Amino acid sequence: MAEFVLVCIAWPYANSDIHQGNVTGSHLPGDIFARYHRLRGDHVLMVSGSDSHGTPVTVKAEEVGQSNLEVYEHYHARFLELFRGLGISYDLFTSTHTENHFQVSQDIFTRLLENGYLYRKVTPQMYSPETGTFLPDRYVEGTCPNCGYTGARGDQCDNCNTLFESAAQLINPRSKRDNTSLVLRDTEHFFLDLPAIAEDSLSAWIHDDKEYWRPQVINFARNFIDQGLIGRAVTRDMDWGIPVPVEDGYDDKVLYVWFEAVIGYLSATIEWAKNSGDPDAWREWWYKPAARTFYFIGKDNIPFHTVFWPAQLLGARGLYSDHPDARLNLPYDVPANEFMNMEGRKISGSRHWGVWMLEALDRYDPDPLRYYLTTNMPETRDSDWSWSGFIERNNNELVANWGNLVNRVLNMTRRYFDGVVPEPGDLTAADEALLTTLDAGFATVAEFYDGCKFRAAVGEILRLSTLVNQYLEETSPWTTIKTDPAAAGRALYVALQAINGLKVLWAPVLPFTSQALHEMLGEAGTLFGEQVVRRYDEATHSHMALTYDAGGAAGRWERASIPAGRQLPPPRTLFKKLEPELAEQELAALSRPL
RNA sequence: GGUGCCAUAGCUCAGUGGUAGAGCGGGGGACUCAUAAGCCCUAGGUCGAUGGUUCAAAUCCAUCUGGCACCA
Repeated sequence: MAEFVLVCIAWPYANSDIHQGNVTGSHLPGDIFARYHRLRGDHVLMVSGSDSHGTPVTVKAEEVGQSNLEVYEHYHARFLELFRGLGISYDLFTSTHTENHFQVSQDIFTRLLENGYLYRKVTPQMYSPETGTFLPDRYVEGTCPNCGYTGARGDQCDNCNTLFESAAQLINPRSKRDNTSLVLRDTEHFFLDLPAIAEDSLSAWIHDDKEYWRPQVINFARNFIDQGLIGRAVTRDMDWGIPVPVEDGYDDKVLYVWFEAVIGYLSATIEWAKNSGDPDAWREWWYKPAARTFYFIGKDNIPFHTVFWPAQLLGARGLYSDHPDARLNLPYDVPANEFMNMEGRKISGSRHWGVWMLEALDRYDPDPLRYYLTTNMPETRDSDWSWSGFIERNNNELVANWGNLVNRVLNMTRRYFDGVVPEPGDLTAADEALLTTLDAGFATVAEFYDGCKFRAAVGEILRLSTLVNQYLEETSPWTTIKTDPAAAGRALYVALQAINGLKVLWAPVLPFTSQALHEMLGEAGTLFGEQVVRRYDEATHSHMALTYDAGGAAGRWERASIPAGRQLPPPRTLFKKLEPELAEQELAALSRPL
């Protein structure tokens, strides 16, 4: 029975390029999960987009002397290019800078207001009399009250590492922009009444059965909520962002980014439905209780996806519905990943310490990158990327075990049988046993994929691949071809069936080479659909988005039979061995100052 | 300061009460279809430290050390 699966992936800030930590943390696990469910025939929707309104975007814009819009469009375009190159198969990768997202965000705001979960409150904020604007804390500089350092930032002193609750704690605060001095001034904002939502529904939900959640995630969320929540501002003084949909006095304010960015999961689904020609289709994922929604994020995002976003969804009950109490689906699971380091050090954009994936695609094929990032995924604890590790795993596992298996089977078929799938005759018990084991592997591997245990899935597939290598040693077609050609043909026939099954098991992790093998085995159609960049024009906005055209997808979560007598096309190798020296070259390039 | 997660073979990790595991790397062997890959055999660990519960602890509890994160 096909189920509805919504794959939500953290929205990257459109202010810098994406590195391997972002990919292994959220985009890649989400993609593997989505591809697996597509092969199962489930109704998968995988969405994300560029977060265009964050302070990081405005900071970057000032840094490079461009408009916020230009910065967002620059990085957004590069995201689309990366995801297509790496095969991150979004049904829709859009942006928060769309009319649709503005509307949905404002509607959620309004619904929360109607349901009584928003209240107004006046608080003092840093204000520049010079420019007549309020400043976010990270634009504030001043003297540290703790150590006297004069260059302390609004959120933290870089000299003594003291963290500030508010930039108001700084002595002689001034603007980082123009160095003018700042004063505190009262400003009114809307606050989300988290204590009320917790009492009404959130608290009960987080204590529901969640034993399948990763322990660090559920423990964190329960602890966070049980500790007692406080109201949180959902608007702020800024001009770059989504207008606040009220009549009075909010012209210079916008919705806070933390509040609107997560709404993207819903708005992107709605946008996808509109684009697909069935504007109500999004309801299948958001209002049918049987639908499951998954959120692939990094651990820094856990509170937003296990506490605040569920609170928004609970608080906005009745949204776009005839029933005022209709409840939007809450996260079924939030399989948050820990962090990936590189060569033992924290990945850092400002220090150029990381692998920028778009550049990496110039030098390496996508599947080996995906393979290493999957086997090293920080599922339970921080993991480490090392260039030597990348090369070793590529050469010793991907090439040696799987790539070589494919190569030797196809090569023998070509050499001994002119590339025609041999007639098997009657299969032996050993033949049947191998294929039975492989078929059973579909259930085992499915359990790992479905449970977001992607490293375990890879381990199991490699083990099955090894079984086929062992089978070849036992049957030794290179020997029997001289003494018992029928036996050699039978062994190759079985091995061909086996790699055709393994191809499907690998496909979520290695979509490009699985597709290549699909073709080398003479199979028709493509395993997956096609990734297409499209332009969407709204009345006041237009944006580029990455989409997924599932039309031609023929992949099935099963081992199809390759018929005897089929002429196979000439084989090619799936993977290249990498020279160990590459690791030193990559490291040298890293340490070179930019 | 508080809370949580983590610490197991050279490396990456699995293992939540019943005789310490896998892959890679290391050593040896037979083979040769294959990207000098694959296959077989093998060495290697007082399971971070200390104490406790138990007939029995990598596993449960306490304390400590180190790493990461969040909160304050």
